[in-house]
Amino acid sequence: MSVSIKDVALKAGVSIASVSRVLSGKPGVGAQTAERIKQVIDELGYRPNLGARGLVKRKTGNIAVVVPRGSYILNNPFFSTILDGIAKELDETEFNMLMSFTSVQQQRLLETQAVDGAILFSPRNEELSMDWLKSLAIPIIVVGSYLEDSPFPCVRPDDEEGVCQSVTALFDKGHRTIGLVNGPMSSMHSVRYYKGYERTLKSLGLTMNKELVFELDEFDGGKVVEVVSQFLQGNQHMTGVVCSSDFLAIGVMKAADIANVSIPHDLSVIGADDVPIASFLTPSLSSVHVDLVGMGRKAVSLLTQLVEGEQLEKMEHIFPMYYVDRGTTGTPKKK
Amino acid sequence: MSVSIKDVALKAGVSIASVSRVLSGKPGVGAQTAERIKQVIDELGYRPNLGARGLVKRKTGNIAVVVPRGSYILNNPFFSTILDGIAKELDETEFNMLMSFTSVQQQRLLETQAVDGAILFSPRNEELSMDWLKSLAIPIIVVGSYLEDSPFPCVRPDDEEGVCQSVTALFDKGHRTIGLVNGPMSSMHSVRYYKGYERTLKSLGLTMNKELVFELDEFDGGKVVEVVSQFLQGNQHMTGVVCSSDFLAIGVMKAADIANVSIPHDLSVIGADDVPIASFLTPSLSSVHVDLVGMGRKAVSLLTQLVEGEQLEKMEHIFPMYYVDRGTTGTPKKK
DNA sequence: CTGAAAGCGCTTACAG
DNA sequence: CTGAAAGCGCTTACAG
Repeated sequence: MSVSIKDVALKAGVSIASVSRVLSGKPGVGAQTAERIKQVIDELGYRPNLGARGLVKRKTGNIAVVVPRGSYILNNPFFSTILDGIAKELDETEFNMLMSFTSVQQQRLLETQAVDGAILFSPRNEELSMDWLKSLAIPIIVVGSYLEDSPFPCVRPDDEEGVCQSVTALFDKGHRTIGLVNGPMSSMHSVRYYKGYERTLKSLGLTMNKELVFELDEFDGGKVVEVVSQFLQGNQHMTGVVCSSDFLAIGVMKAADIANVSIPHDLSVIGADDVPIASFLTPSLSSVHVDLVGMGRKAVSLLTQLVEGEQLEKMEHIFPMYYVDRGTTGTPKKK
Repeated sequence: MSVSIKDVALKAGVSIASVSRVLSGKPGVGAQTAERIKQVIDELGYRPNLGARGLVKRKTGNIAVVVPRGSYILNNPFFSTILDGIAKELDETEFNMLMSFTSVQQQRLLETQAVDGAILFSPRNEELSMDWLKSLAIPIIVVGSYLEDSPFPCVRPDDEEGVCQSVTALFDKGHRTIGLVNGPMSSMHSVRYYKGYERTLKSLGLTMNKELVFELDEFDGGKVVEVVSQFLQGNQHMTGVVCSSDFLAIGVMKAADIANVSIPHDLSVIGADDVPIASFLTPSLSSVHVDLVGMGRKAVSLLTQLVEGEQLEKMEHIFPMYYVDRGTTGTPKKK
């Protein structure tokens, strides 16, 4: 029973065309009539029905943020911080945001012409069918990671530089036996982290020991605690470890506690992405910082450009990372 | 350029009415025709335009999840865990979900007939105008907290019972000087926590000391570290503290570290809501558990009932809380 | 069982 | 400057 454009036209004694014109600020309405119409709009508290408008303009005014593996990702601050940026930037636009956290929702959302464009959050290779995505025929931006061989622009951290700085920071403190706690190789983020780790070790003249590389299924989760604590109980030589997410680093801290290994005295730990909670922990977590909020903002602004038919100059928008020294890193204990 | 119902009708040699009927599973179409239509739908990969359907059915098929103070709340696991439940339950429905994290988005979302109903996430009193909410004329469910004097059903934890269990747990371990780190009184959650704290102390024969009650602006944030660490540096008698969120408890852990107060040796700490990260911390955080995922699910199922015109039997859906003993609580040190 | 028609709330050429 | 009309993609009485 909400008031429609007809009600406004009736009360103002004009046609709905004129009402529509003042609504969209189009010319072709006399100053006085426009004034009267505006008044009636206020009086009646009229609000345009976006669905109806969308139908004729063939634009919904909505964008989608799709998060595959929602239940894994939701509790990861890497996600919520980027989402914070997305939300902030959204205020600068006219778009509403639809979100999906499961494949069921994803499909419903993307296949029903409910959105003008989509932001894919850290998708993994082969998780989403490239053909399906292309068949959607809407602009798509990937944020937080990128998809192999994909035609979609992405916004992501400079992972390789990040891990390079982590490893180097440990090296500079005197560490020579440095491990890597990584996510799954289906994520390009992990792939890059691995590559960067390998490359940096080599360039520092250290040899890589596969035994010190841990590959977990997820960037969060409790599995890391089990795996790493078990390892630490039998190991005496690894003095530092770099992780491909802060969440994994928190797991390593827990693992160290269980294995009775003290941080940073016996083991130095560095996370990645520097989520807000990192500096809040005890001890506070050393990490490689990246502007996650800025990444979220960037993703939205790129997507709106695309939706408005503009061309993008760059396909990759890479955000710099820099090491932040906090409480979980120190000089290795002499043995 | 996507395929419409017309294209299907044309290719199948029937009217759009028949196509529409098979689409919605309505009777009145011959078995053979229906079969043919279904085939064409598949061939063409036709998907109904939800916006158009919504226009005539006067139902959008969307619900809103509105999160005031988004940037504060986004990084709070209390939120993301409930959202996880919301997302899970959404799979059982036909609804898409729109989210808003700022007042700008909120207004745009709720005033433009874009949704059939809304879930308000932990709103504070006077943050949202009750008149405005009522004028929206859509079903509304409040989750995570509740609004004073509001006509909206709510889904929330049994806060008073939670804090009662926290205080009692400390008491049973021998603590007699127990503080409270609380959120702002504009949140009913804090109000209830305060009340429950006061009541429990009294019933245990302890006297309340206002000096030990800390009221913060937010349930997360770094302010708590500053305030509590300062206090701890001058205080020698408080041996335990209950917090109205796990996030605040993490802040207290940090504060204790700064003040050189050891947990749980010198100070026992209990959080609230038992978010996933609680058990993951070092030491793991004692808390009062509540089924946050279940709360999210419940909110969705109640909202869909309302949207479908059903009546709700209860206005308050209160989830039980129970104490979980972990690493941050112990016997007070003798002095 | 089947289709022509009206209508949901808008926008936008097209006339005047 | 202004309005009547067509149309966006659907659903649903209403006839037949």
